[in-house]
Amino acid sequence: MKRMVTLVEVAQEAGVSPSTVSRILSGTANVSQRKRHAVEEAIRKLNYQPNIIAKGLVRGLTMSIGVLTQDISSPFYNDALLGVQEALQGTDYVPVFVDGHWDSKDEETALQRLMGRVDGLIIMGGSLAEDTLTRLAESMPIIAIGRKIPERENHSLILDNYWATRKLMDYLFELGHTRIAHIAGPKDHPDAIERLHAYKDALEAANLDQDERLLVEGDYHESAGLIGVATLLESRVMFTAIFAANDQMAYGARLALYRRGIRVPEEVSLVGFDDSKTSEYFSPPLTTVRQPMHELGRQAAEGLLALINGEDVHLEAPELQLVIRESTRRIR
Amino acid sequence: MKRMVTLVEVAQEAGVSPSTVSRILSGTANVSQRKRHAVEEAIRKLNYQPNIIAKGLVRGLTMSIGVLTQDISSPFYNDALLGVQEALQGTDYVPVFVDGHWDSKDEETALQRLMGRVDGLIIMGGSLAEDTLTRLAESMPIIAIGRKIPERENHSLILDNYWATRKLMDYLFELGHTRIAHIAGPKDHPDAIERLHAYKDALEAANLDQDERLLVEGDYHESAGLIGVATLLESRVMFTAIFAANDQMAYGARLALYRRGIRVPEEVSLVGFDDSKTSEYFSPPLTTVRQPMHELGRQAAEGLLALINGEDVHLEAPELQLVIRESTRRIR
DNA sequence: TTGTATGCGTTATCAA
DNA sequence: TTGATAACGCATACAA
Repeated sequence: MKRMVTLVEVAQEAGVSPSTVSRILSGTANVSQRKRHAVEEAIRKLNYQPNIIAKGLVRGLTMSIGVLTQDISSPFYNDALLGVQEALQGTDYVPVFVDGHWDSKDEETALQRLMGRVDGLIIMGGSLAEDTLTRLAESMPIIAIGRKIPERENHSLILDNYWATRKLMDYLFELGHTRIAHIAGPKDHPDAIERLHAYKDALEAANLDQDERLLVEGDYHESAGLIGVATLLESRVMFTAIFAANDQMAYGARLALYRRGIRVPEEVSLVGFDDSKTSEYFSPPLTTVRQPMHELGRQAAEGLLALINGEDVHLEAPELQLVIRESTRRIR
Repeated sequence: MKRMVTLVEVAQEAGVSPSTVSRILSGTANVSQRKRHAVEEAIRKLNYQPNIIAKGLVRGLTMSIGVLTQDISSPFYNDALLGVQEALQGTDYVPVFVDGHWDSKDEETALQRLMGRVDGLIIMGGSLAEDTLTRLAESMPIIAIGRKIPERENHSLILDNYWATRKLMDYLFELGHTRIAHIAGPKDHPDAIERLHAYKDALEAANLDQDERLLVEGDYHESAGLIGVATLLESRVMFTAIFAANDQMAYGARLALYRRGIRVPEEVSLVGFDDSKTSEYFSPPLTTVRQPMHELGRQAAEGLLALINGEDVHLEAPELQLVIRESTRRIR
């Protein structure tokens, strides 16, 4: 580890005082041309790099923002991380990612490691207690994606899973499907609950009776889709469409159908939720609900930067879009 | 932003000197039981959190490591990031991710933002100039994945793309394929070049003539697979297998075949490279070469921590494994 | 065993 | 316009 050149050394080299160098660097005050040149020359000569840590100490800023994600390897959250990166591009801020694994305990310890070293926080999903969130929001700027921060609704980006699911169901009804199976997400996951509710309400609104055998529970992973279809098939219940609570489970469902020679969409229509990156290139391309995670990540990061700068922010989440592709088909 | 409690305040509360508190926190010296209790009590009461920034300034450590990735949203690199996270779990270190977008210019500016705020660096792939890498390695501990650091081979994790591709080709030969198309990766990408070389060498070793029409170039994205197959089909060249230089392009190729009603693997065998997470649940599950990115990420992070601690590290990359699934089939 | 004083690299305050 | 000087929060050499 080579020692870094300091501001004081630059000042000595240029024959000025440290404060002058600092002023030039931050552009806060007027400096004579002569000294400015001398300093710039010295900076170049010594290859001086300002020490961000020291700057942070005196200014009370760390120039980094924390991002609490649930699964850094999930293609879904990932897209949001990319959006965060993008928003930070060109600023002096860097993102620090920590992973909560959908476990409130893990989330807390992860946040613990972030305390004191970030100027703000982006919380993506998770199961952190509401009062923890409130307490956190009192100590630093926070933007949440997919969660409401109590008394700070303007700092949350919440997507309407319920209505998107209703739209999705309506689309299946339009195609003539009445026997629609649902592979639900985890019972304790807010989004999954909303999607399940909307599924049930949609059936009710369409005057279709709810066949319990059409409902299986999953955990949002591919394997759950695989198992879900197996369960469905074993129960010998009739269905013409499957609504998986997320794309990953739809992939698993697709594979189970493929293995049994059941064609999609000819024999069974399949829909997911999320519009993961690969869904567009799935075979067949998957009909799903697009969650604009990339955009959300960008908005969150931009909002957070504004918040850190003391500006007023008023976030508004975009609407969820139904993406119709080739995995669904009109029933005959 | 609530003001944080400082060590000095804890000292006042406990009626001791700041140094005593510091000693207790770091456990560097003996302190009497009475004072220790008083201090611990004060810490709890004031809910004191040490300021990592200040600690970093005086100790010359930042307690964070930088990770230069090429595409944070790619499922491939992502898996490595997860491994990094895992290795850092339980330590006081947090990872700071920056994105190079496969562009050496972007990589440099990304690294620029990391300078001075990380204690070490993990470089994943990329096209950074060799001497930049060397210079970097002189200023701080560095571990590279998929790149050689000049004169620091022990700090690199390099996978043998060439031999893995040869194994893959041999497997296709075994199945009776002789007309094997290749959708290559970007011409300037080292891994892609190796895979292409191995493809050509394998054909030569098997005494098969190289039909130029069987070779198309892609950019590692799904769309390239789609276009690649279209090109192949238009040229009316005969082939029984397609080797895509990565899984993403294999997905695109699969879709193109699906759209034309060409069955995989019945009519065409398809292989990829990477073993992305979704490949296992692809329809049909994709035969590919497994790159243990997760493991590599973990090893890199563990190695870097050791390096930072002044230990000697000698990294050795695991072998690439051929993963045979259902997208390949014996030719008749 | 404990406390005082100093320094880490920078910005900010105050005189000059 | 410039330069001392004092913070920022912590660790540590040194003195007691």
